Amino acid sequence: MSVRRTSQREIILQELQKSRQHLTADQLFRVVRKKMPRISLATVYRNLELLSETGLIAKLEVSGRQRRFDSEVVGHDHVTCVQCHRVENVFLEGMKEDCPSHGVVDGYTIKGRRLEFFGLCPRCQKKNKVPKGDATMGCGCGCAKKMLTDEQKMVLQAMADFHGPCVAKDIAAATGLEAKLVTGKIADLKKQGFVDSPVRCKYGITADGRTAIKG
Amino acid sequence: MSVRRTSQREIILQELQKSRQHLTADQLFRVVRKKMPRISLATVYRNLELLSETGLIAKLEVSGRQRRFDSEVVGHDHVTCVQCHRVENVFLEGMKEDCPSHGVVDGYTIKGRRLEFFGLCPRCQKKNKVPKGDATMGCGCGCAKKMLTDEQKMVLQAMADFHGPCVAKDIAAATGLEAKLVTGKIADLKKQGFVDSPVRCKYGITADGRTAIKG
DNA sequence: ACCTAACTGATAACTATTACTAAATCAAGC
DNA sequence: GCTTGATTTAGTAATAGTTATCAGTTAGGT
Ligand SMILES: [Mn+2]
Ligand SMILES: [Mn+2]
Ligand SMILES: [Zn+2]
Ligand SMILES: [Zn+2]
Repeated sequence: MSVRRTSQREIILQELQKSRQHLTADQLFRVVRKKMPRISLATVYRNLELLSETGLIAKLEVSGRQRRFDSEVVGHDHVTCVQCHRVENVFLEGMKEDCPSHGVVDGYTIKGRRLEFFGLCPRCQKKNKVPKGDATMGCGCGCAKKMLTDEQKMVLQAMADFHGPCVAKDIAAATGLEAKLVTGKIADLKKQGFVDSPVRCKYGITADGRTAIKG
Repeated sequence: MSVRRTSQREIILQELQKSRQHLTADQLFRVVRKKMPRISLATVYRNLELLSETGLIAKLEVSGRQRRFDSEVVGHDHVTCVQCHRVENVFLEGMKEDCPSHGVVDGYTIKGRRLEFFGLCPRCQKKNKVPKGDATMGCGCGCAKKMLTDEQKMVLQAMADFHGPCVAKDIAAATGLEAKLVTGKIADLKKQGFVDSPVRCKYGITADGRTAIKG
């Protein structure tokens, strides 16, 4: 029998193709769950693996800790924005000879290559030029900015009151919230650009964050 | 005060430079521990991070799940052997223009690039040509082949008796060994090429494996 | 309709890395 | 040389992402 056709597999492939992006398993899970609320994250992983084995999609090893998946399987390269971490396609012409994906390099029989560029995407370049003001509008990089919950506001406020970088437990102490919960909130706020981490383990409120709690 | 000079840091840097390889934190930990048995893995991680921040070494993001570190910091690229996973340097001439590490690509301001080739190293090419026979000699890729322990032999034998791919608990049942221990043994044997995994979760003995238990 | 290998959701386990803590250590200033 | 305090350490817990396991479900060939 080998490979079966299941509704889970179909939706996973369909949604990855529809997105036209380079999604992580987790991101795709969140998308697929809207259509199929009882699907498991393990199923998403299992099928992404299987689909890439059969060549319908491509596993993408880009920098960062999360693997991404690509519905575009013909050979191309990628560029990662160092600020918003968006991954986009790069099609380089006339590079095949100079930067070969097959052939021999230093005695190795080359079967493939991976080329990844790092830089600032046009959106982030533009955003960095905006001196101040409508920071709450977001970075324009597709990361939809949601309303802040009361707890998120509490965390941000505590961070604003705290002068200098602080660790999660400082915020837990200041807000009275559970430390574990605070860690999660900080991660969310960091994704939204309201918090950054100047040093590992230490967090601080950003200009965007200050604007957000003022409004 | 900022950065201090500690014996741990010195040895870590020294051993990475001496190795002239692209070691993982764990590999380096094992090397360093020979000179400083009480050092902690966390210390190795911390110092590799710090040394790469100060520019004395380079963090290397190659494929595979483990990060590697490079004592060679001047710009160069890498080639990974798909069989033995060895990482070696590649210095490509005349590529800087065609395959730029700075400049503009599709509107992005490029700050860097990563180029990684995949292929078979000369050692593995040679090994693959050997038709049969001295498979127990190893792949010659530096992964020293050790003697098999009695438990490892038990696992291999059980796998040989078991026709077709089996899961870890099949082996546990057949050998009477603890399932957890069996999982570990299988992982080891797989690294040594005596076991492979045709399907996820399922394992089978390889030709090399059969030779190993005959001897 | 029946059968069974393939698949699923749920959850545990695993691996690589990072965070935390109390104790130890380095080096600047006396 | 001694004091002092910021850094660093060993040990360990916690985390994130992924993979393994398992009991029950389903696709699809007969
Ligand atoms: Mn792509
Ligand atoms: Mn190198
Ligand atoms: Zn961006
Ligand atoms: Zn090799």
